Amino acid sequence: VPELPEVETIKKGLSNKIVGKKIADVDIRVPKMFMGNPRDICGAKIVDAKRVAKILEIVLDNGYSILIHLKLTGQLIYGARENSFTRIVYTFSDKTKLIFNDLRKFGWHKIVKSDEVMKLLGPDKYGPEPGSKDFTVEYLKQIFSKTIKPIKSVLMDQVRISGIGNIYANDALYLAGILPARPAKSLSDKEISKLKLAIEKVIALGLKYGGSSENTYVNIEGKKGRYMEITAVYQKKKDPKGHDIKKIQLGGRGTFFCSLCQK
DNA sequence: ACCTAAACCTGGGCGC
DNA sequence: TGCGCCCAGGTTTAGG
Repeated sequence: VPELPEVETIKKGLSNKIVGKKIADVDIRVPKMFMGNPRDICGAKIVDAKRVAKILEIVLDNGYSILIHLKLTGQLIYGARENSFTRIVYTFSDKTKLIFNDLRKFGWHKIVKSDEVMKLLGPDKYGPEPGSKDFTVEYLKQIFSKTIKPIKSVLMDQVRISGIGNIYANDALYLAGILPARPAKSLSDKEISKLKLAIEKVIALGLKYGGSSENTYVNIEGKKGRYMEITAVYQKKKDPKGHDIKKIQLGGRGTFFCSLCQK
């Protein structure tokens, strides 16, 4: 599933492949997945590719931006052949194409005015992301102390912290030795420091390995990431030490942990 | 105001 | 072999 490392990998791919190109046509196969008037972007040139949390922003030279959320099964592939899951196709003036595939049709594209993006995706909607200057131990202490929700749910709450989904939340908690169901309030200062480092480590590893493709994620060239080759617990039966991994439901999501390594 | 559950979708895997 | 049920999880919305 696309989380910070996966979406960031695609953002880099967009920067390399489509910045500088002019949009000639947009073919929308599933209308509900595309919000806005395609005429507002046809003829415009792409000047930048950005990312806020798990959302991509393609900045155009006419004052508009295209926001894209991949949700669970979205794929953005440049120069690929279409398949039965192709939902939206961008054709550029040089006849090359950017294909959006999405098996489950949860993803969306939305045309917005570029100067309204900060309002839509501002800090009040998306908290600091791992690696940013505001992602500090002090900040984590502050948000954790206010809730008894399971720590895993807090890590995945985009309002408090942005970019973390199920894969990296499970792995970070394993590395930090903290049980996913622990009330956020119950974490000691030492555990919070350890968890911060663990989060930054798994996100960095995700980026290094080009994301996780346990499901449908692929990069801009249609190639899979390799993070799941090194994932600690997510969708595993055994942890790196050979211990059995338990699976429970937390906040309606599959949650993986080792009861020996995590307290 | 708070939290939980359901909804959005579809293919793959599993059980019978 | 085949049918049908259940599961996967980011985010929003509805309900309690």
